[in-house]
Amino acid sequence: MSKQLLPVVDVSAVACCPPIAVRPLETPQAEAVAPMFRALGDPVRLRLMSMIASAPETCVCDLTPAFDLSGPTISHHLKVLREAGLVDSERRGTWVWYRVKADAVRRLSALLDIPAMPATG
Amino acid sequence: MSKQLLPVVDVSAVACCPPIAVRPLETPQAEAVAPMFRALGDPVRLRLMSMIASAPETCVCDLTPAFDLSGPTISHHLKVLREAGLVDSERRGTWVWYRVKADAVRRLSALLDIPAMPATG
DNA sequence: AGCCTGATTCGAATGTTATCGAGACAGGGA
DNA sequence: TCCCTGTCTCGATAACATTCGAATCAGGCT
Repeated sequence: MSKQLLPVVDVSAVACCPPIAVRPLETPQAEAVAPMFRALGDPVRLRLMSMIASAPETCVCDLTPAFDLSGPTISHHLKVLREAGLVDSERRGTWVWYRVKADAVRRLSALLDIPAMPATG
Repeated sequence: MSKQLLPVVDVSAVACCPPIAVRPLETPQAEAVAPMFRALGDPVRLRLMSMIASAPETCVCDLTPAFDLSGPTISHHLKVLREAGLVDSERRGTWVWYRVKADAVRRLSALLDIPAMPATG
């Protein structure tokens, strides 16, 4: 619960490009980043993402029953998150475990940074 | 170019809910937020958003020629951003001006905050 | 009024996404 | 080995998105 004063913005988080409010995103960067936002742009995936990010690791077997959807559908959404580079998966024995790729998420967060005061005050 | 040390996370930015990594997002919140991410999930809209956010105000007449797309198509994408609550528009005389809704964008950024150290260190 | 330019809405064509059931694959245990 | 459970892939379908040209609306000028 203690406040973290340390690295509020870490360097790797902005490796891609400055926040969108700093200067217009170039087309190639926009094309690289958009799939990540698109992946988060579905309520089911956003909840999956949040469940995965809220724990060090999450088993698919814990994700699926949280939704009123078929197994294949959850699997599909997880694949979209994986292909967007937002999560990693690893099979260990019977179960498959998902982990959030924190750096990728931080990069998105940094991209949305907006200065408290707009340019002209 | 000077570093901003001031309000890194402001309260209103998390009015909706804690960051997705803190605890699993509930369905209603996920459904409220997902359309915003979806709106950002297209390269054209991401660039539009970035152009709008990079200046206090931007005229549609400056946005359209930056793309290899028809006027109606740009207009459609702007509508998606508007309906997602990410930008505001105002007609002043002949032209229509777009402004970013900074609070909404900050809320998204805050939602993606991930602690530097995962729970278990 | 009549016209011109800028922006949006409308309708249609094409492409992409969400979802499912059926089937395949992986690993553990009888 | 055979089966059982968990997860993923495949193929189909229905819903939604992107894009355009044509038409419409809003304001300024002549």
